[in-house]
Amino acid sequence: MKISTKGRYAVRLMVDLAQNNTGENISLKDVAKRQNLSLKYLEQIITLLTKSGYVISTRGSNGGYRLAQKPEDYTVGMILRLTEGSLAPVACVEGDVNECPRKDDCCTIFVWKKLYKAICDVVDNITIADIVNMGADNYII
Amino acid sequence: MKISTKGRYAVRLMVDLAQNNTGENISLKDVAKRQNLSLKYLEQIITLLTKSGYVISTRGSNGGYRLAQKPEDYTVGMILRLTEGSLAPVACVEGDVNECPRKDDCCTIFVWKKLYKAICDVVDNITIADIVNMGADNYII
DNA sequence: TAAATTCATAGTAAGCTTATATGATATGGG
DNA sequence: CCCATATCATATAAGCTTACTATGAATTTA
Repeated sequence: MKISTKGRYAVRLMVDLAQNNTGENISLKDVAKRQNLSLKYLEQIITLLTKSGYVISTRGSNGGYRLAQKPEDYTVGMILRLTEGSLAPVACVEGDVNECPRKDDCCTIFVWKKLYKAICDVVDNITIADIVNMGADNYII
Repeated sequence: MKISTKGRYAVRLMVDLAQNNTGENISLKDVAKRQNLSLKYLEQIITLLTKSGYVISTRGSNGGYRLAQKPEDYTVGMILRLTEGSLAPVACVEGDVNECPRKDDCCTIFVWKKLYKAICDVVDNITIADIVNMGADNYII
């Protein structure tokens, strides 16, 4: 039940792009420096974000990345699903794709469905803008 | 963000012991047959449950297992924590053990804390008794 | 003593995680 | 045209986790 570094770094990456947006391209090198993360690893992660259109890339000198839309248009859930895959805690509750043959007499499936819903309720209701606007010290859980 | 088979099987195991309780020992062989799971794998899993006192074991012929307490005394959370380890989605939110040096200027930590709380709210409020009482077909999410 | 059971430990194939390494490709500025 | 600076594309790899299987010892009842 862990979120991998890939998913966490992807969120930090998006937040960094939002925080440092000046309208110009932001180089991944700068992001890596600010976030203290491996550039090469971030390159792999941002590939996912660009290919799905969340981030716009510009090659060459003075190239870099920018968010395609506003920070409030991206939820944490969108980013995690892209990098982590499905957020379903067990395969048998993610739609009809991985239906379990025991589904009809499985009495535990409702537990996993409830858990899945709780997870989605959190990650689908926090946006990158929410994270940016959240001061470092003044949040209350 | 997946719950492993170990955790899921442990829950099914506990539910099976609750459902088939007659006051006598229940052999793991029977559980494995009913649940269609590997006996040897279940042996490893139930070791965790016996060592922490959730299940009482009796060796020898006519030996087997019984729940130490009533089904309503065991939450899904208790069982999952035992088998899966911490349910924290990231290490830095599980108490003070794995504190992150970036903690004070990390703006994403509140996301993981909120997620952690949502997960706990679900698993700590469903007991084995709830699962047993939940008919196979008549639950509503 | 034999059968049935739990208990203990070791092994293992496959896949995932978390990167690092190498180099190709594209762009702007001098 | 050349060079520095970027992104883009693959390959590699150590270490860990998952999901078991295997072997056999210890215990208890009939």
